[in-house]
Amino acid sequence: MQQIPNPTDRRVLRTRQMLRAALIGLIAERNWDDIGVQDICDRANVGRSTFYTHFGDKEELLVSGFDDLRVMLLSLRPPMRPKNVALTFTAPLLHHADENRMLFRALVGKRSGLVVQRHFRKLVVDLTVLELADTTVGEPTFVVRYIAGAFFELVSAWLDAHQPQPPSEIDAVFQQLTLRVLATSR
Amino acid sequence: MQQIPNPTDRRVLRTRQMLRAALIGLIAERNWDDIGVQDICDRANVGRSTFYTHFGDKEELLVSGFDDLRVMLLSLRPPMRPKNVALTFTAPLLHHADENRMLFRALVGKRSGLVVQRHFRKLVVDLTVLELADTTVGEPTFVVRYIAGAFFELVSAWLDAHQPQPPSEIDAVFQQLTLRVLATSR
Amino acid sequence: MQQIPNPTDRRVLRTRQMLRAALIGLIAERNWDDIGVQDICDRANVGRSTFYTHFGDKEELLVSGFDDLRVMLLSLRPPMRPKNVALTFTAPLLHHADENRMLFRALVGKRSGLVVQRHFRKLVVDLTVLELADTTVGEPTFVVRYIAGAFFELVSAWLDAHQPQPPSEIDAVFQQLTLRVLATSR
Amino acid sequence: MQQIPNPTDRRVLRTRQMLRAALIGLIAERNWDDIGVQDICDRANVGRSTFYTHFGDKEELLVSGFDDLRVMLLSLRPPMRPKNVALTFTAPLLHHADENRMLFRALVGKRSGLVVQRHFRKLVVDLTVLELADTTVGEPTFVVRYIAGAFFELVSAWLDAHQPQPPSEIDAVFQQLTLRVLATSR
DNA sequence: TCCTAAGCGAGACGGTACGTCTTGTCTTCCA
DNA sequence: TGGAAGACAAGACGTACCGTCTCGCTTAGGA
Repeated sequence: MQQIPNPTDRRVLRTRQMLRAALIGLIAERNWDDIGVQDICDRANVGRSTFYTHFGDKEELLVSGFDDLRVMLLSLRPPMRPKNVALTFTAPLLHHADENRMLFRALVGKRSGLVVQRHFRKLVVDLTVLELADTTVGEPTFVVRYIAGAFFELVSAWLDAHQPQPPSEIDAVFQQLTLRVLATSR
Repeated sequence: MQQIPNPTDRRVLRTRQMLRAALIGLIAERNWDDIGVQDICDRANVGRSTFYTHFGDKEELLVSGFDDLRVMLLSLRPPMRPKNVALTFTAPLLHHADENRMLFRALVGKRSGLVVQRHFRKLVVDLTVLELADTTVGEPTFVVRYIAGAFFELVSAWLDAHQPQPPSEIDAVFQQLTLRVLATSR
Repeated sequence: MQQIPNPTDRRVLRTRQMLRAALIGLIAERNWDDIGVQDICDRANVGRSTFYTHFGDKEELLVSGFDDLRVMLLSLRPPMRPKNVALTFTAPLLHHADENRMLFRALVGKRSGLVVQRHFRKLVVDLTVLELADTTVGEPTFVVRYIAGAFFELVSAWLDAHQPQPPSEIDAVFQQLTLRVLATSR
Repeated sequence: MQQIPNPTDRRVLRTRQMLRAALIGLIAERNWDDIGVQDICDRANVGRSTFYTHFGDKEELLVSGFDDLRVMLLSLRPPMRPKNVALTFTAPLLHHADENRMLFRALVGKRSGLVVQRHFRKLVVDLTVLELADTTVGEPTFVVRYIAGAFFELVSAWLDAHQPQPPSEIDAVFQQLTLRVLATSR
C-alpha cells in the first residue's frame, strides 16, 4: 500500500521542491533516459526511498512540475486577442523559453525524452484548443492539431538552431503562417 | 572491437530480416521501452549474441528498417506535382499507414517511444524538404519545419482517433491547409 | 565502486550464511567449474545481484567459508603433543572429513577445482607450519612442504578409494611415516 | 558425427604440432583459465574450427602433449638403481624442469590450472608406482601416494621460490627424506 | 593429366555465464 | 510521523567464450 505524505507538511513541500529543482537541473544538461532516480536524489540531497514515497516515477515528478508552466502561461493571457495575432500564448512562451534556453532545449529538442515531449506537446495542444475554443467543440479538430504540431516543430527548429533568432521573430513567422491557415476556417 | 558480418551472406540477410520482422511485430503491440532484446530474439528465433553481432542496439535495428519505408515512399513519387496538391508523399504514406494501422500507431502515436518518433519525424522532415527543394536552400527553413510538424501531428491525431477517417480525407485536409500556408511563400 | 554491506546487520549475516550453505551443498555434488553463480543463488534463495554485493566471485565466497574450518581445527589442538605423533591436526581433520565425506571428496579429490584445492592445500601447509614451528623459521622449509604434500595426497588417495578405511587407520599410517621423516631433522 | 583426420597426413601432423607448441608457449606465460581456444589458434596460425576437428577441448590438446614428457623420462631411466637413491626419475625431471622453468612453473605452481596439475600429478604417481613396483601390487599403496604427493609439493615449493636452488640440491633433499620413509617398508 | 576427396580458413550461429546497472519494495532506525 | 539509509529481488544489459555448422579454397594421391 502506498504511503501518501501529508502535502501540507513543511518538510514534505520542501522535499518535493528539492526534487523538482534537481530534475530541472538535470534535464537541462542530460538526456532524459540518462537520468536515474539516484541522480535526482543525489542532487536533491534526498534519500532514494523518500523519492518513492512521493512519486512513483521520475515521470510523475516531471508532470508535477509542468503545472507551474501551464499556470504561468494562462495567467499571462491578455483579455482580448490583438489583431493580426492567431494565438496569444506563444509570445510569452517563446520569451520564457528564450530565457531558459537550456531547459527548453531539453524539453523540446532532438535530445529530449519521449515523456518530456509528450507533456510539453499536450500543453501546447491544450493551450491552442483553449484559444480557438470558439472554432472547436469537443475533441480538438484536425486544424487545431495541425497548428499545434506546427508550432511545436517550429519551436524545436528554433531551439536546435546554432545561431538562434530572437523569440519575437519566431513568433512573427508563426503568426503570419497561422493566420493564413485560419483564414477561412473560422 | 565490432564484428561486422558480411552483408552479402545469405544467412546474414536472413537473420537481419527475421530480426526486423520481429521488431515490427513487437512495436505494433507493445511500448518501445517494454521491448527487450531478448524478446526480439525469441520471436525471430535468433540467438541473443547473434543479435549483438549485427546491431549494437535495438535502436540500431529500428533505424535499419526505416530505410525501407523511405525508399518505398521515394519510389512512389509522381514525376510531376498535380495541381491543388502541396506535397505528394503524404497520400501514399497515409494509405500505407492505414494498411498497417497498428504499426504506425506505434510509430507515431502517444504510446510510441522517443527513438521511434525521432526517426519517423526525421523521415517526414526530409521528405518535405525534398519536395519543397525549390523554396529551400541549405537548412530546412522554418516554413518547412512548420509544415512537417503540422503533418506529423495531424497523422498522430488521425491514428489516435477511435473512429478513423479514410486516409484520403486526412490528406485532403492537409493539402487544403498547407496550400494556404504556401500561398505566397513560393 | 564496491558496495560493502554492513557485516553486523542480521539480514546480511543471514544472506551470507545461506550462500555459504548453498555452495557447500553444490560442491559436494558437482564439479567446481559446473557451479554457476546463478545455481548458488537459486539454492540459497538469494538474488543474483545480491550475491555480487557480498562477494565479487564464487571463489571469494568459498574462501570466506574456509576460515570456519581453520578455526575449528585450531580450536581442537591439544595443549601438548602426545608421543609417537608427528602432527596433531590431522586426526580431527580426518574425522571431520569422514563425517562430511562428499564435501571433502569435492574439496580434495580428483574432480575438485583448482581454486578449491589451492585453499585446502594452503590450509594444510599453514597448519603443518604451525605445528612444526620450532623446526622452521620464516618461509616453510622444504621438509614442511614435503610433509604437507604427502598428507594432502594421502587424504586424496583415501577419499578416492572405493572402500575407505576408517580415518584412524589413515592417521596411523601418516604418523608412522612422518615420524621417520622427522627422525633426525629436529 | 566426429570427423577424425587421418593421423598420418603431413598436414595433420603439422597442424597438431603447431597447436601443441602454441599451447606450451601460452601455458608458460598465462594462467590456464586465461587461455582461450582462440588464443591457441591465433598463435598456431590455425583456424578455430580446425582445432575442434582435432581436439574436443584444450584439455585434450594438453593431454596429448604430456605423453612426450612421460616417454622422455622413461627413456632416461638407468638400468639399475644406484645406492642411496630412492627414485631415479626425479633427477632428470628436475633438470628438465630447471631448463624449462617457466613452463613447469605453469604446470605445477600455484597459478596453474587444475587440469594441468591433475595430469602432472598422475605422471608423478605413475612413475613412482613404476619404480616401487616390487613393493606394490595392484592399486598404488598409501606409501606410494605419500611419496608422490611429497615430491609434487616439493617441486612446487622449489618452483615457487624466488631464488631457486639448483635441481641437484632439491633432489638430494628428496632422496634423503624418502629413503627414511622407505627404510623398513620394503 | 585430371579430379576427387581431405584438410583447412573463415566466420555465422545458438547458447550460456558473466559482472554491471537500475528499478521499486521493504525494513530499521533517527529526529 | 517523515525522512535517511541501505539490504534485497528482479531482470535487462552488453561482453566473452564455447562448440557446431556450412561454405569455398587448396592440395594432394589415385585413376
